[in-house]
Amino acid sequence: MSRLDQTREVKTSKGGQTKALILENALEMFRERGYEETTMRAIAERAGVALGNAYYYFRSKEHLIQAFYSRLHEEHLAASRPVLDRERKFKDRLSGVMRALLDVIEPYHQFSAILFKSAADPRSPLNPFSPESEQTRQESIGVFTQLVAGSKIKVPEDLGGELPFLLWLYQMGVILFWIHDASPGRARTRRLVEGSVELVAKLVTLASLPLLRPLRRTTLRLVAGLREEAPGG
Amino acid sequence: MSRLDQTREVKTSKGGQTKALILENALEMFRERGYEETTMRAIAERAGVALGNAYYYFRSKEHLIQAFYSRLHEEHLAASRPVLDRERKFKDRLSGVMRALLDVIEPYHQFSAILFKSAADPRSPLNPFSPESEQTRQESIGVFTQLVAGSKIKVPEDLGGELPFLLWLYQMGVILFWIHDASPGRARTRRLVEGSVELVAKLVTLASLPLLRPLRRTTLRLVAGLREEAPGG
DNA sequence: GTCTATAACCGGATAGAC
DNA sequence: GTCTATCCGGTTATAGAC
Repeated sequence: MSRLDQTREVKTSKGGQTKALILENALEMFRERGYEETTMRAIAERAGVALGNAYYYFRSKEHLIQAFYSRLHEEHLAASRPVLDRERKFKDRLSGVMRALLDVIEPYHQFSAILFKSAADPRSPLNPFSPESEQTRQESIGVFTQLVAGSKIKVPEDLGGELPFLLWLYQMGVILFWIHDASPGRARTRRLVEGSVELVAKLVTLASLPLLRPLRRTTLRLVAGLREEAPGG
Repeated sequence: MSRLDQTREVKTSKGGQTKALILENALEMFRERGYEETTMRAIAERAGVALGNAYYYFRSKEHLIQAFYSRLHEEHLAASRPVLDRERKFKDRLSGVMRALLDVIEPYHQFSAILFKSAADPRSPLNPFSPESEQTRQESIGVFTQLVAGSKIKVPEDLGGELPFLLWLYQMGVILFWIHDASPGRARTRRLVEGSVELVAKLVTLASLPLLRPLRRTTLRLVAGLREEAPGG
């Protein structure tokens, strides 16, 4: 059995140490020089292992990203914790979680371009709709489940079920914008978040209006279909 | 001056013929075997030219895609023409244009995954927000400008200016779904289009309600910012 | 100045010895 | 579990033909 199969390897075993060593060096180099500029040979060399050995632990260069991806999620969750514990207003919770996201991903801006490039490929294990991403995706959506559950906002029952998924989609959209945002400190994305959080909160409120009930139901039926129908959804 | 600089090369000149020859063979092979599986060497061989020659006409393998991309747009425009000439109802026009899109891109489904993978990279010339894509993007949005202009729908003036762009964004979302859609004949995407066209039409109508005016203005201000702020937008 | 052909280079990935 | 040797394909350099 190769180390590839062991998802949560203990870092004290020989293999676990080597794997961690390779990953750390890879992530550092990605951040320093970017993804394309960092060769597998250079990673192996810096980690003091042979090229083939790096491939023993990581099936491909892309798989190094997957490790990075799940680490990002953990950091985001941690950074969101204080907000989710403290705030009760839906808008403040959403705003806090989105800000936490931007803070966490900022150091990886240039690198992340590649990350999400791979993510756009349906055949890539990194694609957020792929079966391989199932776990991470559920965990990501979980943040928004907590966000909604712990807020004071009143949401129609049918919408409540889909809302975390919808907010996750919203987050994906923000990330897409962020990737293309070259402004210093990602100022534009931050402005987008300020404005759009406001809007999302308003929309959720409006969605309760009896007048808009038919529209809401149509929309939700569509979203439910979309969700089920997405491969791996 | 190399052939690379001549965007609209006459196909009767020697070079133009060679360029077209390479492109045709490349696209055929992409369709038959997919992108990754088609090597530049194989393309050159099939076209009866040397490898280096293919690179003389196309700066990189990705640039072959760009040529494909703009051809797709032309086909889409042509396929939309009858609908835009015949229909007057906004919903029917949108529905027709979207169906035309799905028809046109269907033969390239597996190949297009790669296309949009590249497109997701901010540094790629293929990315729809890049300066290099300016022309194609404007032409794509132009379809929706025509769509709106030729319809009977009444739209508030402020919304009217942004609507073509918003519809283009909607189209991009549909394409994203389509890429991940493995159902036969892209049945799921077709269902998504049926449902979402309805929804979009309803939203545009609702947007005129005086009650929703503040929401509309906030949204439009946000969208206008987003548009200006997108690199290359 | 326009075009073609051949021979590398480089880096991701794999095979197989130890 | 780690290494060395090698493959493979995108890309580039270069030499020269028309």
